[in-house]
Amino acid sequence: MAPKWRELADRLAEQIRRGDYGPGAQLPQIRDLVEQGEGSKSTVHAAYKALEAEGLVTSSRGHGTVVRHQAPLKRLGIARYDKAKWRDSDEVAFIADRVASGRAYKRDEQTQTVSLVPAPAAVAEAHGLPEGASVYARARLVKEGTQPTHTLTSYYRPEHVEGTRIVDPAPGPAGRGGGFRVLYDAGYEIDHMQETLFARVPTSAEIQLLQLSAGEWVVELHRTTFTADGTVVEHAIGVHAATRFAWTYDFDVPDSSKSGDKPK
Amino acid sequence: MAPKWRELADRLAEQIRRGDYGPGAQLPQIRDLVEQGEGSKSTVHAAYKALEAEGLVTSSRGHGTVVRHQAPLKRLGIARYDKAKWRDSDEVAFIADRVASGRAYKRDEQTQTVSLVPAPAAVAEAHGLPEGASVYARARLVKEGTQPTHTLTSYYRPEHVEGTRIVDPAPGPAGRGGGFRVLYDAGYEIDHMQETLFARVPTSAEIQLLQLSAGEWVVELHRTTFTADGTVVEHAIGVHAATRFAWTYDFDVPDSSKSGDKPK
DNA sequence: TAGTGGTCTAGACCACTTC
DNA sequence: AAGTGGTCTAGACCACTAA
Repeated sequence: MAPKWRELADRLAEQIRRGDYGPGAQLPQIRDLVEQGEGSKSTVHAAYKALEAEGLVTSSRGHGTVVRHQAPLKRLGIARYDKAKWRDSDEVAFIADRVASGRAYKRDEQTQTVSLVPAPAAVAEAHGLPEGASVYARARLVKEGTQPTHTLTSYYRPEHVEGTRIVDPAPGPAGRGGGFRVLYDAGYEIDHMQETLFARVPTSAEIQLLQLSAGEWVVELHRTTFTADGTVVEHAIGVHAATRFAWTYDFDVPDSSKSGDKPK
Repeated sequence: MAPKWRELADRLAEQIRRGDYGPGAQLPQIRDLVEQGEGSKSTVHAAYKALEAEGLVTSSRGHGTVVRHQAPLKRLGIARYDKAKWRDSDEVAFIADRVASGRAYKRDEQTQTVSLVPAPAAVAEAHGLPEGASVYARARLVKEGTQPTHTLTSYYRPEHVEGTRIVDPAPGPAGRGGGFRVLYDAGYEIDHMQETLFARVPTSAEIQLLQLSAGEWVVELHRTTFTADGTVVEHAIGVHAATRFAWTYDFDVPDSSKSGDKPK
């Protein structure tokens, strides 16, 4: 038999999904359910904690426990990197996403800091540098309105970006066209990419920064960007609240028996 | 100040990462820590539950709480679909993965059932069918040794697979070359794919089936497979234990200003 | 100040595994 | 039977929010 707290949680989850409690609605208070005989305070609290871990509600002291607004998944496809967007106009990828999904763009929804740091292991490997070599890190926290959705940190080799707008201390996105445009202007036109995704438990710093609810996971995205001759010009690491995104990739079925390797 | 259970959990997590408790080692018993003054049983239990949610340990009644073996992430790239593997030899994708990573292959590591079912919404949409239309579902549970790692269910239109080995009740993988080979023999050569990934909380059925520890998430993968003329011949939905996989995609930076749409 | 959720305790009892 | 983690209770007290 399922524990009492699990049964209560399931019953409430069912009511939420049925719409008895709509987004923003307040769930009964813990003490009320205790009075109604749902169990002791710890038991009811365990049920509420489970609902929070499942992403259905958020609890906060003083306020109460309310049903979360389930923002539809934001779908990220490779079209967000379209050269036409950042080379021929002044859009940058994250703005293009916003435009495509009909959301308003505000300049302050992205903050960034640029600094020279020792390369973390994954970055060093992607760039073919010894671990700890100096690289420029451009860290952004991307928000949608007031809600942070993901962090994105791009790592560049100093010789590629020194003297460009990327290392310029001016605030806001890296200027007209974003980071890819800056690299393009510096003679490094990006050509192909590799993205790797995996899910993991957030660090406590990430829970704060991305305002994650208890038990919510993150998806880490590693993007390596190459020029046509195979030079790595950027390695970016993004940390996304797992509930808010979906990633889509289109590709041809490979055929190694034909033409050996496909020209990249 | 962090709660007492959080501090205890962090301290133990630190010791696990340092190697004080190696994989398979047993953590102190709850009652022992209570005696040592780490708090009441509930408090220590909360700490252990947190460690379990973070994927560091597994607890079970009767046994105790032991440090999990952290299997390295299995990396899935699009090379697993290489035509040379399933068309020209008798490998199937999941075996190819195994071979590539040097693991032994055993025939019984995949079980499957085939049935005619009403199409779920996502499947119907991908196939361009009305919701609830009849489709063949080929459901597999893939294991590595005794450990299940993911489920994968392929949905086919009846007119594409009727009379083929796919709907044959014979057990095991869909015969020589797998499902793609069967489609190829039936005149449907697969050409390109679209994959979509997102993370979510598992259902209770998935927790049992995939032997997930408490709080562990899953990644759902949707794969739509097309022939060269754009016909959808398969829509597959996979549910993966989130901690055990990473996905990698290589692609060219799109350029919509050149040549309109790229020929698929 | 009143009302919310969060933490903690001490102890009873249950479920499962091993001997 | 003994030993493990898991559930549950009743109640005290704490942290935060709003009026």
